[in-house]
Order: sequence, then C-alpha cells, then structure tokens
Amino acid sequence: MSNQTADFTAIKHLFESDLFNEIRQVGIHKKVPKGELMIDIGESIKHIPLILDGAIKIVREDDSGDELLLYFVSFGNTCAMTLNCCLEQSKSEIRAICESDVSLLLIPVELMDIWLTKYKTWRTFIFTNFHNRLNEMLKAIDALTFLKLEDRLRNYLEEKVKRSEDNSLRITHLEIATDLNSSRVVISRLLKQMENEGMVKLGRNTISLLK
Amino acid sequence: MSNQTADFTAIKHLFESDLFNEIRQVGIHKKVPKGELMIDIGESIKHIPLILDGAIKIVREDDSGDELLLYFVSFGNTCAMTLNCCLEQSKSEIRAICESDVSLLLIPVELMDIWLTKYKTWRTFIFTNFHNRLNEMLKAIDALTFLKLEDRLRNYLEEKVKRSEDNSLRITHLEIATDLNSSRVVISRLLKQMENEGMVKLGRNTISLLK
DNA sequence: TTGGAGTTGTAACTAATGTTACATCAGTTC
DNA sequence: GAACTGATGTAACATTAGTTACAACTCCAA
Repeated sequence: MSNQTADFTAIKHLFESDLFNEIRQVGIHKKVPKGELMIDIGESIKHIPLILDGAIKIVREDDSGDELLLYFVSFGNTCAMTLNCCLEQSKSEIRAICESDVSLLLIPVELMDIWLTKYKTWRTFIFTNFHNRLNEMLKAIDALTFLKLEDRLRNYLEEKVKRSEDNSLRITHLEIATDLNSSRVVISRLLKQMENEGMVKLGRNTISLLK
Repeated sequence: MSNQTADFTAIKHLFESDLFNEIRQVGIHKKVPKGELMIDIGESIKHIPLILDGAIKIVREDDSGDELLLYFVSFGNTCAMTLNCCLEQSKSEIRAICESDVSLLLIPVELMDIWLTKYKTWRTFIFTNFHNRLNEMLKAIDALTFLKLEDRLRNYLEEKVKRSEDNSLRITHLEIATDLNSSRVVISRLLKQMENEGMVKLGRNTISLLK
C-alpha cells in the first residue's frame, strides 16, 4: 500500500527529521481491520510494528487455551514484546489482536540496531517503549495479586471506556470473562451487583459506565 | 572499595575488551551482605548495578504493605527495572533485597547512553536484560493467572533449591507466605499436604525437596 | 413465523484460599 | 528452669470465585 495514505502526525514529533525521513522511506504502511489477529503465539517476527492509529490488544494464553488480557498498545508506540522477538530471533510469546482499525508502519528488523547507534531519538523511543511495557506488566501483576475480581472488572471497564466515544461499550459478558480469565457467570454476577449499586447500566451487548 | 578484590570472570566474556576495560576503570565495586535492602520503592537511582556474584530478589509491594516476589537477578545481569529508572530519572517501582551475599559493580548512569552508541556488546547486554526481565514478568503473570497456589509453591521451592547447595532450604513458612502474597496458615497447610504426598520433608526452619 | 444461535439472569453447589483462634514445641534469655 | 519469642500444627469458619444447569430473551435467517 502506498505511503501517501499514511498519516504520520502521530509519530512525526517523536523522531529527529533525518530519522523521520528514513522511516517514511522504508516503512511499509499497512491497515488492519478491527478484530484481526496480527501476531499469534509462536510466530516469528521480521518487522517492528510502529502504530500510527488505533490500538492493539496484547493477550497471553496458556496450554489449555485460557486467556488473559495483558495490556493495550496505541499510537506512537510499538510492542516491546515484539522488539524482544526481533532482537532474539525468537518466537512470539504473546498474541496481538486489533482492538480497533489499526494503521501501522512495518520497519525491517535490521534497521533496529543501525538506528540505535545513529539516532538519539530512536534510542529514546525504544527505551521509552520498554519502559512503558514493563510498567504495563507491573500493573497487570499488581491487579492479579492485590485486587479482587470486582476491582479488576471495574478497571477493565474504565480502560475500555477511555478508548470509546462515550460511556457505553459494545461488549458481551463472555468477552469480558475471556479477557479477565474468569467465567461468564461470575462476570454477569458482578456486573448485576454493580448495576444494583448504580455503577453501570446493562443492556444486551452494551454496558454503560455511570459511576 | 578497591577493584582488586572484584572477581570479573562472571562478566568478562560478555563485553568486548575495550568496553570491559572501561567497566573496570569506572565501575565502583561493592559487596552487600545477604538480607540487606539494596533499593527500596520510591528511591531514585544514579548507578546501574552489574552483578558479579550472588543473587538479588525483586519484590513488589502494594499500598497496604502486601508483598509479592517478582523474580531473581543473578550474576552477569542487571535489573531492567533499574535501567528503566536510570533512563527515565524516575523512582524505583520495586524493592531489591540481597538473596545471598552479593558482589556488584556500580556504573554511572551517564555512560549508559554513550556506551550504547559505542559498543555493540553493551547494546546486546542491555537488550538481553530487558528481554530476560520481560520474560520473568511474563512467567510471574502466568503463574498468578493460571496456576493454583500449590503449584506456585512448588515452583517457588524448586527455584530456591536451584540456588542452594543441596535439596534443603533454611526458610520459615511465614517467609514463603510473604513472598507468595499468601498467609502462613495456608502455606503450612499446603506444605503438610505435600509432606504427606512424599514430596517434601519438613523440619523446624527447614524444608527438603525429595522427589 | 419459526427455529436457531448467541446473550443474559439466576440458583445451587463446589473448590480454593484466607482468617481467627489456640495449642504445642524448640531455642534463647534471664 | 521459668519466661519469652518465634515457628509450626490444626480446627472451624468466612469469603471469593468457579461450575453446572436451566430458563428466558433477542435477533437473524430460513
């Protein structure tokens, strides 16, 4: 796809102009529709994805198919887990699914190291990303360790609402249960309880945060 | 403390010789006894610690003082969470406690970026560390999400035994409970059960892994 | 308009983990 | 050796979360 269609505003300010120009030249622009699987567990990765628009949901899965949502990656960022894979030539440990329509640039792995020596802003970019990802992982660990499911659910809903137009979400109880590695019945129970407390309003396929 | 007393063998093979010499020149050698608090949550960090010998235990704590052991860092490594802090000038998100007597080198933060452009082996070192730490965090998340406490306990004991001379540990049930963010009674219960199954042998202040 | 397929509500039950309370035991100190 | 401290064993109970089962409701398509 032609790079003319890509909107670089999300990343322009991140990089010095020489680097920005290189990125425009070598980056392969791609649009991926909402819901599409971008990377699956076990795949090897040859490009660094640079997100221009939209958000990606990063999911972990165990052997028996149970899932857990780890975090979201949005514009101006890249996935540090992916950087990992690139550097180590190893397979992906995680699954990446488009949370919305996503516009991104693919950068060939080889440039990673070259740009690290050449551009200060690239180093900053890479390390900021590692930093953000480590913090997201810490947040996930904190939630799993110290929070009750009800609070994880509330956080989850708030996080989702932040990414939506208004206070309402188009989502089913089952989807939530999957993301939180719980069961549908438990989520329904907690949601109903939250509705009774006036925290949310439930409808078929929709949840509105009132708080 | 003089650098003559430091044993560099653990890291010599990691770096090209120019870099290795720089490290020897600027690195401040330090020995920290077992059990000592190296870094606490909220502290700011001016040096990158390079571990020569021993192991450090990385712990997370929430507002109410509940703890969780995240992972161990041992020789030839550094703590990526600390790298984070260095780079971002932010405060430590974690607590680091010496699991054994530790010998380490302190590298001034300023050199971090300079060495990144100058030395390929430094880049590899830094990224390998980020990689390892992200993987450790993933492992922690997996355990919290997908494992029952009994299995986390077994993993914990196996991990500890790896770092000890023989199959026995000098540890109390309370210490284990703290590391796993559980309660002493629960840990005692599970240990007793494991003893009945012939998996461990319990004594006062000691646990031996049998199978 | 009828019959799925998917979504939600709810009850009853089970399993896992945490809490409280107390007894005992080993080692240390006075 | 009496008193104290920390470590462990155990019972009874509480809470949280997961499971099974089933009814009811919505929407879409044949």
